Amino acid sequence: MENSVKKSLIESEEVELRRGPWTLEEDTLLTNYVLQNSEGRWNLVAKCAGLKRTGKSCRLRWLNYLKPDIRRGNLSPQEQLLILELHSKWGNRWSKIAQYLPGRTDNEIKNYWRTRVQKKARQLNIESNSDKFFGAVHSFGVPRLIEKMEQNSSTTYCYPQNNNNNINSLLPPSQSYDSVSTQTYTDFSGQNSASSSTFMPDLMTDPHFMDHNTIIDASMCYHEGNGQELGGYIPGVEEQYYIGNSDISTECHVEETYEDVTQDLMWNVDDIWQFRE
DNA sequence: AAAACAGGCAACCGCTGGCCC
DNA sequence: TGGGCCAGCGGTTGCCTGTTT
Repeated sequence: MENSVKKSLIESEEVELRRGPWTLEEDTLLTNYVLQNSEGRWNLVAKCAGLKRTGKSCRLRWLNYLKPDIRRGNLSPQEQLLILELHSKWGNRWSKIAQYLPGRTDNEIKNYWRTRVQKKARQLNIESNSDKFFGAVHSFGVPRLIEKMEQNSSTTYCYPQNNNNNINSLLPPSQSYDSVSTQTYTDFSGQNSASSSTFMPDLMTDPHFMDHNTIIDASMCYHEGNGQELGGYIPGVEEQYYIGNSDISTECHVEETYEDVTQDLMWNVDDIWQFRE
């Protein structure tokens, strides 16, 4: 085929492609198709579902919005803590961070970081990736979040200890217990006192955080009255976080509990004036 | 009441790496 | 081995909505 003819054909196809916000009809088409068939081969999905969208666009819409287990609404204090911690470890590896927050998308976490966290950094004239900012996060952001967690829930915070029940179900989707280091970690004690708990082991050992002499006293996880675990942390070869109990994709108490948490859960600028230049 | 502004978020863009031929 | 295709990722853009003036 002559190049000019081929080009015009490609262009005419491109002209037909829709862009911009998705309509309800498009959402329905995509959802029905993916549920009846499967994900993957997104260009094929776009064609077969009768959508005038690129495969890329379909994939993004599905993963960030239509997928049944997507959770919406404000991030809970636990989730925010987890993001702060994981970002300090991995930087802008949004998809990797998202693996540890079931139902949250990399896009959502990225947006959270850019709009909330970086805003705080800007207000303070601190580089959001600097040690100084880590210090501010550790000394004020984290305790404030923990305070919020305690205020906004009648549940009990705890620290995991020597309990590897259901580990496989608590790991990120691609992980299994087999891949986790056998390094000892502490049990879920099930005790009803937040003050008896300890927070996030590697926060305590991470030089970024330990530089600032603050002892953190809470946990990523909490118990309801029956001692049901909903989130926690497993140090490993590569530290593993886990959130949820038997089925993280269908049950998430974190969101239910913190749905009405106020917008800004981090900290006041006034709290951390000493971190200014 | 309306214009201007700011923040939040959905969607797009460009790049990279893996797979297949 | 190299080229094409595709999925996935992180960065960026632009629209929508709420707030301020």
